[in-house]
Amino acid sequence: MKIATYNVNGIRSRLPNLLEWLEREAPDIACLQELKAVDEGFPIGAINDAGYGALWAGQASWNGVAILAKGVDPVESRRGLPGDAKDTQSRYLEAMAHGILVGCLYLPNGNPWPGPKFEYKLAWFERFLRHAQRLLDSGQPVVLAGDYNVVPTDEDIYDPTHWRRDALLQPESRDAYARLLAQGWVDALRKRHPDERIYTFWDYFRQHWPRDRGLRIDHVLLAPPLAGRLKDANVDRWVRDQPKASDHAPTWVELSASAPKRTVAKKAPAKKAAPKKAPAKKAASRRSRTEA
DNA sequence: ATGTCATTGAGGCAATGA
Repeated sequence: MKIATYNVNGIRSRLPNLLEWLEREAPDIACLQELKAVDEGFPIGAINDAGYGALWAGQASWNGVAILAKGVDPVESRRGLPGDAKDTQSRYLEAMAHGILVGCLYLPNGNPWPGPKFEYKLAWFERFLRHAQRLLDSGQPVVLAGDYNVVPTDEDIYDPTHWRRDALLQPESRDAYARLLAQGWVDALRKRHPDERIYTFWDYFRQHWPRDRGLRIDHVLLAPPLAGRLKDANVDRWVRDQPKASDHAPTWVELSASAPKRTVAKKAPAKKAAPKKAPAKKAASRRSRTEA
C-alpha cells in the first residue's frame, strides 16, 4: 500500500507530469495540493482514464487539494477544517480509501513574515492540531499527508542561513509541527531515514534543483495504528527532474498489508523454531536527532 | 532585493503568490 503526497503547482499545466508519475509509480492513494483550478477545471476524465477515482476541492487561482485512489472512488469524510466558518480557502480534504482514512492538507505558506499571512498560517495550524487530535483519539488508521510548509529542523534544509526570515523556518511554525508530532503522529520519512538529508521541494530560483538545494516540507504522518506497518518512505526525485516540473517532488510511504485478524486459535506450531529476528525493528537504538 | 514559474486580467505585459 503506497500513499503519496504531491504538490503539483497547477494541475492543468502539470497534467502530463502527474499522469506519467501515476503510471510509473502507481500509488494506491495520492494527495495533491495547489491545484490552482476551480472544480470545473479539474481533469477528472484523464485521471479516471489513468485508473483513479478522485475527490477534489478546487479554488480559482490558488490552493486546491485532491485525493486520488487507485481503482476506487475515495469516500469523503470531511471538506475543510472545522473551526472557522469564514475560511474559504481550499486547503483540507479527508476521505476513506483502501481501508485508510487520509487527510490531505495544504498548510498556508505564511510569507511574508511577519504579517497577516503568517498569523493566518498559525491560526490554521492550531485548528489543524485540534482536528488531528480528534482523529488520533478516534483510533482509526489515519494518514495526514500534504504540503505542511514547515521545515521541521535545520537538518531538513540544505542551509538555513538564507531562510531565517522565511515563514517556513520560524520557531512558531516549528513549534506547531513539533506539537503535532508530540500528539503521537509518526513522521514517516524521518522515521525511515533518521540521519539523512531528505528534500521534497526545490524552489525555481538560482538553480536550486541542479544544485540539490532543497527543503523537506512535504510530510506523511502516520497515526499509531499504522506506525507498525511502515515498510518504507521516500521521495520520487525523478519527477522533479522532468521538463516543466513542479517545484515539489512526490513523497510517499509504503505500508504493509493490514495485519490479519487475530483469531482465538493459536498459530500453527512452527515447524522449526525460527531464529528470532533481531528485535532491531523498533529498538530505536539510535535516537539522536534533536532540534537545533 | 533578488531569483523562477503559474495564474489572472487584461493585453501584446504587470501584478500576485509561492
